[in-house]
Amino acid sequence: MKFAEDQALEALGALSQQTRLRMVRTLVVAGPEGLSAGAVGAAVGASSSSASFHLANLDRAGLVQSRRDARSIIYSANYEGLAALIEFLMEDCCQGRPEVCAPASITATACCTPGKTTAKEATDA
Amino acid sequence: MKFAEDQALEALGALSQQTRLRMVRTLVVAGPEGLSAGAVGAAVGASSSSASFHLANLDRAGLVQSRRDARSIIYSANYEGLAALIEFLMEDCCQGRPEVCAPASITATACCTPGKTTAKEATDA
DNA sequence: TCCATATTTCAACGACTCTTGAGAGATTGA
DNA sequence: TCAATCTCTCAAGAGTCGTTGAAATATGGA
Repeated sequence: MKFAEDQALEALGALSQQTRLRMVRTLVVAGPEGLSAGAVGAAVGASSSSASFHLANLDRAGLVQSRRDARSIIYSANYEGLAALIEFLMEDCCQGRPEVCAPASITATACCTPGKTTAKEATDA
Repeated sequence: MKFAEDQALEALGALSQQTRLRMVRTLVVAGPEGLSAGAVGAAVGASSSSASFHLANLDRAGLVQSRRDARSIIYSANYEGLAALIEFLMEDCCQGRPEVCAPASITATACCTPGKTTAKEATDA
């Protein structure tokens, strides 16, 4: 999955709002099982109407996805979309200049390579 | 350099606008020498007033920086800020889940691993 | 079927954003 | 100093965004 400029703009716009950024964080922590719309709203302190509005925005932007489970709509992070956004920023803004990607590379490696240095240790070093 | 939530929100908001995203891309490609405000505006098709507005926004967000050179104001990409934004997204959205960081890690490594020649370095050499 | 629960949709409102064009401020060279 | 160049600032206007509360829709259980 790869973001075109339009999709990246929509994703960036979606994340540039406090409530939505916190929703994404909440859903990433919640994992693939996800959380109901109500639970997400409660976690970030949004009314049901507001939660619905913001979750729809994140859905449109490809950063979360939803499925129905009985009376609830379960939202979960769209890891592909999140990864696509980060990749877009790296390719778009890095443009062969290690100044941008190198620190990101350290963070990514530290975060995702089991047994290797953690992000904290890497920055401390 | 590390972004707090507020700074990340401002940076994301700054990048979520077509003209500004293109300005950043233009300035990253231009390199540390930068480009005059007029040149950036011309590159993205913005009037002088519009260019000034958007460049000020990017400056506030910590994604570009400026210096005066004779009659011109030279803008250049703030690599620290760009890196900080990508790192924020990785730490914030990755949260120990390799689904997000792993693809980013690959991109970052491909782009920036020392010893590998990037497109830019090849043309510069 | 009827009711309770969970979520979405809608309209209205204020706040913010982007664009435009006019004008002001800074710098340079004649 | 004067004029030219480059950029920024300001005000007005159209458009978009986020919040609120009420109403509509969908599901499950009594």
